[in-house]
Amino acid sequence: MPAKDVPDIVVSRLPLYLRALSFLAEEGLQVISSKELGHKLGISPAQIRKDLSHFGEFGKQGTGYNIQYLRDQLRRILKVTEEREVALVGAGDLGRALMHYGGFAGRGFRISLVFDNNPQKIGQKMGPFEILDSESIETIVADRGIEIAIVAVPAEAAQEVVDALVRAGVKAILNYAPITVKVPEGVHVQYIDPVIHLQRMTYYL
Amino acid sequence: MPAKDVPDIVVSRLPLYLRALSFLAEEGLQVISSKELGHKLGISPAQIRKDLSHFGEFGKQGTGYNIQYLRDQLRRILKVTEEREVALVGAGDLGRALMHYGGFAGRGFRISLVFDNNPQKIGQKMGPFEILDSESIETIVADRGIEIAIVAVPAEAAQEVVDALVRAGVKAILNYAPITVKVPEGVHVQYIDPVIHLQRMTYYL
DNA sequence: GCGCTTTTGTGAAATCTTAAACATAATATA
DNA sequence: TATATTATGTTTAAGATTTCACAAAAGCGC
Ligand SMILES: NC(=O)c1ccc[n+]([C@@H]2O[C@H](COP(=O)([O-])OP(=O)(O)OC[C@H]3O[C@@H](n4cnc5c(N)ncnc54)[C@H](O)[C@@H]3O)[C@@H](O)[C@H]2O)c1
Ligand SMILES: NC(=O)c1ccc[n+]([C@@H]2O[C@H](COP(=O)([O-])OP(=O)(O)OC[C@H]3O[C@@H](n4cnc5c(N)ncnc54)[C@H](O)[C@@H]3O)[C@@H](O)[C@H]2O)c1
Repeated sequence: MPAKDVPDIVVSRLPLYLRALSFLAEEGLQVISSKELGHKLGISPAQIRKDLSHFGEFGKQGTGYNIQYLRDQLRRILKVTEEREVALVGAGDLGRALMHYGGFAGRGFRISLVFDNNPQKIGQKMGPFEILDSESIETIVADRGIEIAIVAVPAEAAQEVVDALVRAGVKAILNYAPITVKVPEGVHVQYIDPVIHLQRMTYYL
Repeated sequence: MPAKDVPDIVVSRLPLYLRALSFLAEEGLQVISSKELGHKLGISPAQIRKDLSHFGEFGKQGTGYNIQYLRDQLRRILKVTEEREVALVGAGDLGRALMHYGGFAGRGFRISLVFDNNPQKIGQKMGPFEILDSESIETIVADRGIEIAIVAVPAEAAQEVVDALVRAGVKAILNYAPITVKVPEGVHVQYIDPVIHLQRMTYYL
């Protein structure tokens, strides 16, 4: 393991680079310069080079970066070379959209368990998933050794669900509920709230 | 209008403050200090005070901030005192979840138009919405004077949809498609891609 | 092979952001 | 009323991040 003490803001851009490179690879391109990539992403070329330099030397002077090679390196750095199992909690509208979403496969993730606490939903099939009782999060998620979860329950239930996931050993949580949750050291939480993004933009209107 | 040249990173935190204050107001609380609010959000008290100081003096020494008052001020600053109309493009799984989502009301937004390009969907009712032909984005969105849009179409279609929205006069776009789009100066774009968030966390696993 | 062009990787400089510190004011206490 | 406590708003310092600038390397044309 190289790369010690890389700023989180650098890490946060790597998935964007990876996404763009995968797209370019599918288009059949071989090579790209930091200038071109930066142009596509709205990021300065110097920033891209500096970010990558935290992890090694991946480019070739005068040419740029080999797209497939850099993509593979980023996958390795981000630890998404294999598909990781993800537990989803909340089989509502958003949960259903996430279950059907084809965009996880190939990018390192696979929803493999779905939980809800609604007795009418528990036991039902939703797509390829049987909805499990959220009471059993602690045992089942721990048994399977799952480290990643997506929370799509109402705000009121989010903290208790997160607590259960943490007890089950989950280390990374993507929370769609519009509330900040408390987790112990070492557990990572990311938030998605469309209203936050919209409000950030209305400021400028 | 006071508040000139506020850093965007400051603006990006205001919706978080607003969300927390609305939650606290609903719980019936009257007053909160920057220390308590910071604790709830995982943000330093000094940061909160500094951020707010860009826009005026909202607190009282020895006491803290009146929750309702500060919430109202933030709503004013973020320009979400009234509900703004939002156009949604893409009536797929995610689009349906967004249409049904109750979390826009009360936070400044209301989806009022839904577009798709699938002939089987156009004309159908989905909840309270009739799905409109995305060919008509330019005329209808412009006529209604809508400035905000949510894009929930496949990546391949995102740029063309965005282009149509921009021609219709839209100034703020929330893009769920996993691709960076090009927009002219003065048009704001925010992105939501759950995989980006997940990959950012797997780095630390 | 030899200039010419392109582009990387990287220190140094510039800019931006956060944190610390404190004077000031409001409140509570006695 | 005096004193202690609390918490803001702001200035100053520290820290983090981005940009700049350039030597070094690689490819290209001839
Ligand atoms: N629908 C959207 O487009 C959207 C967008 C952004 C954010 N969100 C947020 O995502 C979350 C889910 O949204 P939704 O629209 O799917 O809501 P929903 O009401 O359709 O679904 C919520 C699901 O969570 C389940 N649930 C409730 N408490 C639970 C518990 N303790 N354990 C397990 N399951 C529990 C419910 O039974 C229900 O099936 C909400 O917090 C919402 O604010 C939704
Ligand atoms: N479903 C999710 O949970 C999820 C999560 C994250 C991101 N996304 C992204 O959001 C987008 C939508 O996802 P989805 O799961 O709803 O996909 P979907 O295939 O279910 O829906 C896409 C919809 O867009 C419509 N469409 C296609 N081209 C169009 C055009 N040019 N104009 C108007 N409408 C058009 C299609 O007819 C379809 O109804 C995709 O880019 C996807 O990657 C989805």
